[in-house]
Amino acid sequence: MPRSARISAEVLFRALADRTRLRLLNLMNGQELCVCYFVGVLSTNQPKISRHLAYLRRAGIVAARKDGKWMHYRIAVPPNDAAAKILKQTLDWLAHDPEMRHDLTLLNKACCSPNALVEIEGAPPPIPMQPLGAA
Amino acid sequence: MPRSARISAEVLFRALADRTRLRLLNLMNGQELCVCYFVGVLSTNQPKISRHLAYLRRAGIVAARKDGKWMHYRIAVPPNDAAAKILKQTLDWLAHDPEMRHDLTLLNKACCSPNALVEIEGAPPPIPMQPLGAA
DNA sequence: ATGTCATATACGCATATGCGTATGCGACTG
DNA sequence: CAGTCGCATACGCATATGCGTATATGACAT
Repeated sequence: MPRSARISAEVLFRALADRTRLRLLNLMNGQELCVCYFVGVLSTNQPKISRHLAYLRRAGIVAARKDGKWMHYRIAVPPNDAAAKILKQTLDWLAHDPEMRHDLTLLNKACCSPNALVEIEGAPPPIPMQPLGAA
Repeated sequence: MPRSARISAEVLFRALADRTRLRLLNLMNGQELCVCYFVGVLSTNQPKISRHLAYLRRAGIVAARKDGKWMHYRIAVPPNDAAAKILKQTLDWLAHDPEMRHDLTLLNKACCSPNALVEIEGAPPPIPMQPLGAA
């Protein structure tokens, strides 16, 4: 029994058909993050982020882990190879997009620089993961 | 100057995020077809087909050719490799879907069987093409 | 217990999407 | 040149989607 059901093409593509969700996936490529990082990097309101993360989770391409008051989100590799391959290639594609690269730069600053984003003071740091797409 | 502009991830995924459009793309994988074939195989109304074909065309993943009163549609390989790769893998994926296979069976019957679909009597036959996905 | 923090969800709104029906339009036919 | 054929588009409608604001929930701190 697979941990999650096969993902249909329509469900996958609908999940990928939104810029905000693509940005979230790009940030999760290589690390598990809690919500406040997404809010900080995309500099938007928190409910918007939570809604899109919930969407990705329902679609089956993102998984969540509770940790005290924090929720950590990570990419969940789809059980069907076709969907997994497309997701991987999508992440590779995004890695060439300037805005996506900039998002990753901001994420890096948020963790490591002396002047971290205000939103994430005291938040648990990102947890590195095996990236699905290009690191 | 490229024949068509690069396709953005959102535009591509939005185009792929609809079952009807996926069925149309699947039918075009390997041949150029005129509208009446799509109408016959999907057994739906013609404006619905035309609208979805126009959508795919605007998205840049389908091209059209006028031939008298007929319009022939075919898959247009996106100029950016990332988009082309995803489109190809999508077509490969669809080739495993039962409904998609059934559609191709119907298309084959429509052309070759003695009892062709009524919709396509007198229509120009499909024109074989190099398939982008699995043939 | 009370407050605060991180996150999720409810709500109302504006816009987008997909659909069927009706109609427009160019191309061929008699 | 009137009719028909293949296709595209306009229109009205129902539903879906994404958004910001407000509020609920659950965990931790005091």
